[in-house]
Amino acid sequence: MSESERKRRSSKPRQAKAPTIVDVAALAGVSMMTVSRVINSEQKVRQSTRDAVNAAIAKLNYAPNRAARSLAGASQLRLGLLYSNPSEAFLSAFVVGSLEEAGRSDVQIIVQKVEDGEDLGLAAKRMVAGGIHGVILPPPLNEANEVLRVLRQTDTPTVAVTTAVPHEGIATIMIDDRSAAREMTAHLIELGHRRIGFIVGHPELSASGARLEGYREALAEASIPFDEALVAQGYFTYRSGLDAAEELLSLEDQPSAIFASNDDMAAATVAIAHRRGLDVPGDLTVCGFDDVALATTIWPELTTIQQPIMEMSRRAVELLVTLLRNDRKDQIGDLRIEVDYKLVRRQSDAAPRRRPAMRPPVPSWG
Amino acid sequence: MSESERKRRSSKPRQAKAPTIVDVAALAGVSMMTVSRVINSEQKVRQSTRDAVNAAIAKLNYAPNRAARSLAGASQLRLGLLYSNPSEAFLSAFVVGSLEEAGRSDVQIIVQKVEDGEDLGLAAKRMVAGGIHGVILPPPLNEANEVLRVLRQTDTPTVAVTTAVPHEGIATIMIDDRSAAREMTAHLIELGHRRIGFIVGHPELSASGARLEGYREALAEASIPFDEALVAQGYFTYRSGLDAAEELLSLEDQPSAIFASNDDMAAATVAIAHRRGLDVPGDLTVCGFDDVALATTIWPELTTIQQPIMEMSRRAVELLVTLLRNDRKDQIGDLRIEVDYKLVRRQSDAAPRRRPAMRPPVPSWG
DNA sequence: GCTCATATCGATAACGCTAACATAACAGAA
DNA sequence: TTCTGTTATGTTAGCGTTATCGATATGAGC
Repeated sequence: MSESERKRRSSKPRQAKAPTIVDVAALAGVSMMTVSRVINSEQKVRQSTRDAVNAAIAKLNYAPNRAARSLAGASQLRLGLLYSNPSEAFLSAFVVGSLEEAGRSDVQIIVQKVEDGEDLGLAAKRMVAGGIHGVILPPPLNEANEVLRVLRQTDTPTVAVTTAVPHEGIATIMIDDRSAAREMTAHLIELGHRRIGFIVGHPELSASGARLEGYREALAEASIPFDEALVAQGYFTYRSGLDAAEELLSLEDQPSAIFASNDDMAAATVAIAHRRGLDVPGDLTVCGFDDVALATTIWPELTTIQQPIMEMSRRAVELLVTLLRNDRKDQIGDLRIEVDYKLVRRQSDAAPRRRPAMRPPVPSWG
Repeated sequence: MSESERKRRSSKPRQAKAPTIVDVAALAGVSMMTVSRVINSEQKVRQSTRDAVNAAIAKLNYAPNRAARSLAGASQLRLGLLYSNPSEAFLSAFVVGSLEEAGRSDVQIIVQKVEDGEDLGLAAKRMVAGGIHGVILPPPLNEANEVLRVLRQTDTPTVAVTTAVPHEGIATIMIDDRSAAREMTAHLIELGHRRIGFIVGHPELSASGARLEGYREALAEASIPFDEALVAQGYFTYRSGLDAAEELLSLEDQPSAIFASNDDMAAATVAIAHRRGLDVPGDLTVCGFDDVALATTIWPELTTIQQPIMEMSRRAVELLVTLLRNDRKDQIGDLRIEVDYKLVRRQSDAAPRRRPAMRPPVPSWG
């Protein structure tokens, strides 16, 4: 066999060629079909094989070739990500997580915002009409009935992320909010706190209730009576945290610790404490929930419950892809995926200062 | 129930498949290769043949399949996006922008994170080894010498986004930091401020210097003498902003406004102001730079300079694609693209409170 | 007439991937 | 054991286009 001189005039002298599915297969010691299965989240692949393939993918820095894929007939999945105005810190982590997974599985994510005052149902309809195969819902839209109704009616597979109470026909990815809040509260109790303030989250979100429950449970377990006055209503916003903290710190018998239902409100609490000349954590322990970027931006950095938001949105995409590609979208309603949270201690908590026990009320100016 | 008939396996109402080059060839009575030549306006086709093919194309309403084209033709472009740990908010906007453009231009984006403590040069090498045609660099990696060195050595076309001072051989997409800072400072002056504090950013990032320059220019234009004491060093972190703000507010002759080089430090300034019992903006105007999520999370929301991040990363991809597709990658080093910033006014700025010392002479009773 | 160069055009092999079918591997049932 | 049925993996055949090179015409020059 004579081989022809293939020397083409190379304008690109030494450009390594992009790794293909074959390279990955060779490295992993499997056939390319198996690699294809792994990147498409198909089911019938043994875990060990899957791991080997993923390792090879990572090592080679492989990314599937879109053109080839769509040529070969793979339908391009399109997932919608509908959001309104949650904490932006939260949203960013959320979007990054889903985009990351989307790149891997080569699905398209249509990110769409519902403006304030816009009709939610309409927005959902518009999204569905755009030819979407599935929808991912971060809070607070994941508990907005108008949205959920439309998605159910149009039979659109949907994953809600971070709802504490699952809605019918809609998959849920969550942490155990109740037990996380209980753990944090127990931690504060163990530090020696007895008067622990609590700032509740938005009343319409199920996580708020779950976290409050956890707080109460921990108190009960430690036989500390529940004091209604120590609970202030918030709405998950920094602004609402300001008011709630003000309320709690104006109590005659001030709390020595405040546990806010999210980091934004915890940050606000720190701000109020400082404004009142209180040292955190010297005079007041403050902790939050979520562990968004804000928690480590401010000083002192917040002790908080880490909710793996990126991981959760990543899983949401993965879940939808798996179900849609394996034609099992009817099973979606039953799915509840719980991921692990973690209590991360930073600088905002400490044992209470030896309290001037039962000190008489300070003269108030109110 | 006689619906089984209805549900019969769908017969022929097959949706008409798009005509392919073969269909055109058949209709025109030529080979598909000739059709390909006509489509690509190559020269060596007889006019009569060309006409016949064009007629067939028109009759069939044929449009070439993009995926197939890029698969068969020039290898698909792959661009790397290397990031470390910037603000997540920044990153998500950045990623969304580039992915959007990537979809449009039919290129692949390989997103890779450099973990904390990981060797930067190595990470860059790994990326290049993956057969990448170009790299996009968000901050802070776009000024990391280890990364830039590797990219230059391997002759990898690179675009840095948001560097104020271009690095040699590397294209830059930026806003005019200097003029933005000047505009903000001028805005404060116009509000009536005369003593304006400035918190400088990290000394190793070029944007810091540019912003400081802009501040000085605006002062000069308004004939306000530059006072070294009003400039405090920061490092773009909240923590450093705390210290800097403390320094500025401890001056005997306090500033009536503080302009921080980014939003994190501006937020810290607000916190310090509150701690000192100063109302923002009543007693102190504070403004920032960047318009990240934090700017609208805290209260009052920050007046700041908005950088169009999505637009910038979109342009970065567009730029690389254009250069690579047209084989002009040697020109990349000279490119500087400037996009528009915007001063967004929110609630953290106001006219200075009239200070007794500065007031025009008051009628005395002595 | 013949040989060559030149224009045209066509046959075939990639390109990287997945669908569909084929086979191996490993259970459990008979 | 042998059969049967899953489950996990491999093989083959395209998807619609362009590259490459070979195959025809066409025509000039001898």
